[in-house]
This record gives sequence, C-alpha cells and structure tokens, in this order.
Amino acid sequence: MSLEPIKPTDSSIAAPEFIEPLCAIFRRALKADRLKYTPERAQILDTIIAFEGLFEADQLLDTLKSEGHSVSKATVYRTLKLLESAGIIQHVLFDREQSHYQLAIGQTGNTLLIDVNTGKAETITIPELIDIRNKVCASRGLKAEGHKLHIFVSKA
Amino acid sequence: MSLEPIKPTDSSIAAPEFIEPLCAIFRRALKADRLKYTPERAQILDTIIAFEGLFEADQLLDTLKSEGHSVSKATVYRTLKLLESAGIIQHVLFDREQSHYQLAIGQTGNTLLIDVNTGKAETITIPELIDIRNKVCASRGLKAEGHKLHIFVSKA
DNA sequence: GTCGGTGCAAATGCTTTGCATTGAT
DNA sequence: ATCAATGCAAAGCATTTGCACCGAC
Repeated sequence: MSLEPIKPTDSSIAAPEFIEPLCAIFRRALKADRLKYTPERAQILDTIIAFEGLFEADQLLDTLKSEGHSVSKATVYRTLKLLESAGIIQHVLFDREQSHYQLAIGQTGNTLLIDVNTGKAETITIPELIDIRNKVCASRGLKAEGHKLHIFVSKA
Repeated sequence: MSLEPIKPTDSSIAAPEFIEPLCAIFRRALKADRLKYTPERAQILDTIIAFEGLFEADQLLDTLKSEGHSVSKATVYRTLKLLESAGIIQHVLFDREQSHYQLAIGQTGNTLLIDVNTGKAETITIPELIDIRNKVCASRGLKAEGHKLHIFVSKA
C-alpha cells in the first residue's frame, strides 16, 4: 500500500484556487505541522470526496472497510480532526444523535441546505444575510462574530 | 415534600397566552398523557425557569442539588424529554460537546443570538428571514420545511 | 534512533435503561 | 390493585486516549 503522489495541477491552465486537489491542500496543511500524508489519510480523504453531502464517522468507516481498506476507528476520528483543522471538512450539527461532516472547500457560504429526506447538504451563500445579521445585532448593541443558517428542504 | 398547587392566573386581567404559567402548561401536557405533575418535575421546571438562556443537563442537576432538592440524574433527563415534547423547552445544538436547552415558550422565532463569552442565548424573530429562505429555496426548485439561524455575538 | 502513525482495547462522558421500590388513585 | 415515578447502578454509544509496535527519515 504505497503513498499516492500528488497529481500536479496543469499550470498552463489558470486553475482557480478552489479546484486545487484537496489532497494537495491536505498535504500542505500536514507538512506545515510536520505531519505525514499517510496511505490511511489519503484513503480517508478520497472516500470523503466520493461522498456527496453529509456523512457520519461510522459511515465513513464502513465505506472504507467495504472497499477493502483496513483503517481503524481511531485513525478515522484522528483524521477527521486533522481535516477539520485544515479547513477541508466542517462539522455540521443538526441533530443530537451524531456528528455530521461535509467537505468545506470551495464552499464559501455558511448556509446549509439540508434535504430532510436524503440527508444531503449543500452549502450556499446568501449575501443579504450578513447585512441582516449585522443590523439585527447593531440594533441591540451587539457585535456579530459569526453565524450559521440551516435550511431544511425537500424537493418541491 | 408536597405538590405545589397551580397558582391561578388572575383572569380579570386579560392574560395573553404566552404568560400562562409554564407549570400550568406542563400540567396540561402531562395530564393529556395521563402522567403526573410530581414534586420532582415541578422543581426541575422551576429551576429551569430561573435560568436565563441556555443550560445543560448537569448544570441543572447541580443547581437542584445545591438548592437541597434531591433529584436523580435519570429523572432530570426523563423530565427534560417530557418538557421538550410539551414544547416548553427546546434543544439547542451549537457545539458538539453537549446538549443545551432553553425555554421555548413565548419565543416565536427560531433565530438564536448566542453570546460567545457567556453562552447565554436569546431567541428572536427576524421576519425577513422566512421570505429570503423561501426565495432561495424556490429558485432552486426546493421547498423550505424549516430553518435554524444561530448568530454568535459579543457585546459591541 | 527518533518521531510520528496505526490498531487495539480500554477509558470517557453524556445519556438511557432495567429493576426494585414507593406513592397516588 | 394498578399504573406511573423515582433512584440507583448498569448499560449504551459516539468519541478519545494509552500503549505497544511499526515504518520513514
């Protein structure tokens, strides 16, 4: 089980930052902390990328196992933390049961559209929101430090 | 330790629904399920009412104990569930650590202002939000089923 | 040979549950 | 008598951690 090399981005095409391969971002973040891009971490990230929308830790573990990768629960959780602090995934808390995660890269907004039937989520930006939020806070003598909007949706 | 009677609302004053004593609402909800308004449940509700903003289960338990009430952890959790299904308190999930709760009665909005320093929260309504939410969803062929907005604030 | 990474099993911490006992109607 | 409530301790469950071993530089 060898370490997969970084696929170099084709620099003759002006590649926007947000389509930089996630593994490259991860490698950079790891290197900055003198940590290693191991096969387990690569597999975990690959599996996450293949998910659409939300996923849970044990779902991730199951998928890894069913693909024949042997990764331990401990490593999954440890890697999720690394990915989170690298800004590659984010926690999404919308029920009390369990932590959910999703890719965070390339998603500028902090509004989540969560499909109540499928559990899939999409991150969007609602520009007006910042304004509204700031006005609401200002009128109460408060300063907005951040916000999170979750909209629960179904197919119309 | 005897059962505290309902304090009757002064019916000569037109009391708006939302200031109906919470214990009366609780009693009604319990009675509807043939459950009992016990001293423990009364104490738990009273203690919750005395809190401002968010609280955690073990905080509630500590407060009860320090006031000399002997209530078990199990009863606290069981009562929190009852209060939640009676619509008197609501779960507020804003970090992964623990469940937070707060009074839900009289709070029509589903926007939470959470003070990042004190952890206290206030529920407010932002009327425009529903409109914005619906427009965003409609433009994607989705139907909004509900939403939750958390704004993290500090004193300006 | 020093560090970090991994897997396993044990530990943690919040929450729930089984059970025997108690109290209300 | 019946039916629900309580306290306690044990169980559950997601997540974390301690430790021994392994591999890269």
